[in-house]
Amino acid sequence: MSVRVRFAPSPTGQVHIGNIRAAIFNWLFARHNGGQFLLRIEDTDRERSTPEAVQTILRAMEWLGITFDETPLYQSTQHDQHRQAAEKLLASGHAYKEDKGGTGQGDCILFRMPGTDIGFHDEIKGDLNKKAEDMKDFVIVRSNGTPVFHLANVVDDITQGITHIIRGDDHVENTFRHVALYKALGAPVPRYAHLPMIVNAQGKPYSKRDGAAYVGQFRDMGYSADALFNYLTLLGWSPGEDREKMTREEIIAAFTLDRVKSGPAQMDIRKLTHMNGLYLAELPVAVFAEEVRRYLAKLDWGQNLEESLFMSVCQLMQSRTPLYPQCETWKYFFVDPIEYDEKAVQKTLAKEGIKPALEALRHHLAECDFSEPGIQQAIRKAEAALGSGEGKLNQPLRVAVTGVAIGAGIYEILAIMGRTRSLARLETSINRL
RNA sequence: GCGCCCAUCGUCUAUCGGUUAGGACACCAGGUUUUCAUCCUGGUAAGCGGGGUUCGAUUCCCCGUGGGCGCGCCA
Repeated sequence: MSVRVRFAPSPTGQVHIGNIRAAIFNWLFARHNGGQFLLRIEDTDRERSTPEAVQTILRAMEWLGITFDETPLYQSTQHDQHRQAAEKLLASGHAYKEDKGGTGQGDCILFRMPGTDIGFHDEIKGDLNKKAEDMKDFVIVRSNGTPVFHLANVVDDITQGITHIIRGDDHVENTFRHVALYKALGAPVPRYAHLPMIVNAQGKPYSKRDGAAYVGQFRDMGYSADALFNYLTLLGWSPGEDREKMTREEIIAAFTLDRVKSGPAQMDIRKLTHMNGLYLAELPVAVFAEEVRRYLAKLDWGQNLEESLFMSVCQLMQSRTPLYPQCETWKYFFVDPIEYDEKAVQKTLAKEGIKPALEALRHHLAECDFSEPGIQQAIRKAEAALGSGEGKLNQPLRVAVTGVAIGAGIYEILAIMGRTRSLARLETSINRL
């Protein structure tokens, strides 16, 4: 039988990182087994479900490249099925009506637990069992006629022909009830796999209070979809070799449920960031540049930049950019006058003898061809003329023309910025001393 | 309280009875013609405790301990 799995989110807000990981694992399982991955929108909570939230889910999945195989099923269209299932259970004696009180609306429908122990095999946790006396009957249809999660979820999984249910392990307790429901409905019980939770440093479920918790936030922060996908995959699963950065194809090929860990995993944003840097570094420059442009466009100085300069800067800075928003620090490449970092100035420029040194630098730089080796040579000449050690003028020059003490190689920076701009800035800095 | 689940470096993990317990992030030191980052090299760092089973346990079993989840006319 062909594998059919699903992702069944409620459209009630942002897409939580734990939910999308469940989606990823389902998707991986389907792709590895050549099966189908379906999307079901559980929008029966009319109060909280919104069309915007549906779009958010769709966008998050598209961004991450989690493709689904059939038209999404909206749970709200399945009311008749739910009703019929409830009637069937009522007729067969598996369910009964009762006024549990509390709502004042009359009878609700409860499912009658079979009175026997229930067990199932979990692909991740192994054999799980529950004694009859530890389970009680539960409501499947509210007194207002609407189906409860357990009923709707199981009925929809039956109509969609779901063969494997892969979800968070906060659902294990529900599974005993769901298994009973399947049997009462005369449907084959699917295979189950319960994923460990993603937790915070305190071991509690990871939430928005612990940092970025929603897919959209990670995107805004400058993480690439591939990096996030790859990282999330490694939370609770490993290929069993010392491999971490893998292509999607490699992950699909290696993914099996028996390699999923059963204990909770803690999110480490630093490792994600490191991985993101690896992904950004290997991007074609054009792709990297396009994404950088999106972030720069939000800045007051970030639009209408000179194209060839922009591309050169992207090329230069790509390998040292773990997160897109860091392109904010590239301002000095494009904007005059530069902003001086006072700490850097104090450390490198506010010193005895720096002014004549910079003047010598200016002289030799003005005579060179402004190629990288030419610039390097000019600096060495200035140093030799002053009797100072090799490389001693690199940092003062850097601060003089960029205003900051950190960045790419100074020869490359000068070459990219060009003669006119570089010398003008040097001049300005000399006059400030 | 009852039930279920979980337990290897700070973190993510490998190990399917025999290993100097490996890798990655982070951290520390050094190197890459003296910045920052990438990169390279090296280093610090782990089997929760107690019983068994076994020639031999991180690995299998039991009991503790710690943590998580569940016990709704929420999903």
